[in-house]
Amino acid sequence: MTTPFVHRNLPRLLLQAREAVMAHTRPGLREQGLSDQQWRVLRVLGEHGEVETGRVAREAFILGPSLTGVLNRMERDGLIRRARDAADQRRTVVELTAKGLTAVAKLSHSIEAHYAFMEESLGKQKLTRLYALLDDVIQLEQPA
Amino acid sequence: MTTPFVHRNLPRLLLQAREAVMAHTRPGLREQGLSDQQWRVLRVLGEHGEVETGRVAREAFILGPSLTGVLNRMERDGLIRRARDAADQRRTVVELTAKGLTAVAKLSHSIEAHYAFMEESLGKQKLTRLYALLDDVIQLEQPA
DNA sequence: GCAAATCATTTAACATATTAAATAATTTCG
DNA sequence: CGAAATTATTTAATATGTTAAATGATTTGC
Repeated sequence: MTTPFVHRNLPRLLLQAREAVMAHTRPGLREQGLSDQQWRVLRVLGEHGEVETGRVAREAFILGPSLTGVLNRMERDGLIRRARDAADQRRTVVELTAKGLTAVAKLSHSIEAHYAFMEESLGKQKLTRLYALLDDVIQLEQPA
Repeated sequence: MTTPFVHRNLPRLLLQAREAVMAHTRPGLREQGLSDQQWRVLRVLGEHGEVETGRVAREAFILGPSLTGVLNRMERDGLIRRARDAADQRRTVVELTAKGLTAVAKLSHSIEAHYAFMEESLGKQKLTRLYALLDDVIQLEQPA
């Protein structure tokens, strides 16, 4: 009763690797009362300042409808501020509050430390090669 | 207002790569009325026959409480059968129905075809190297 | 200029994720 | 043997994911 799967399970491997990395980061996030998704949003805002929600969704890899709820709770918790875009009233722009900024600063340190650890234990080269291969896989499917 | 992120975002890269691969598979799943999670369960059962839910959870990478609901819906849809383990009444064992088996058979073909495509376009070596690097990352954190 | 098409976001309905606590069966040990 | 500790799963509560449809604002074309 075996089925014809002759290859490794790539999506599962990617999921598992992601979980392995996040296992390191998650405790720190939870200490700050953050979900994975909220952290992804914080990080995008930390990198770019004021951003339209559409871009947040793209860069944080969160679908629009999910993002609505995530931002509601982040606003409720005082991490972000929302406002309509003056130029195009269809758009909503988001930005960090002081509290959100503090959270990003705190966490970015320990995350960078984790990369340092991975570079040492795995090797900087391997990590670079992994990035490149992942880029390749991503490019493979994307319609330009 | 830039933040101190000097490395690539590895969890995001892994997520993105996974999405890229699944973008190929998902339409086929949805045609069969399957969610990503249901497919992971089906695949585990296809590989191992009758399996306890604990093992399903581990291998399909679904947490226990989520799995309860997933299995409920799969049972409702006639894809699986559940029963108490005779030897240990704490355990529940799950197995495919004929309908579930058919779904696995149908999808496994197109998925294997996708691997063939990736091996050709990306290169078999690169794919093998990617598997190895992902294994390394996973090993890195796992407590044995 | 204004109706139709387009674009950005939200609402709605259901499925899944996460954490803690509860339930139920089994094992361990005094 | 029987109470306590352990193991397997489910329930509960809240957050997030997914898809389709609705809402609101902007642009296009006539």
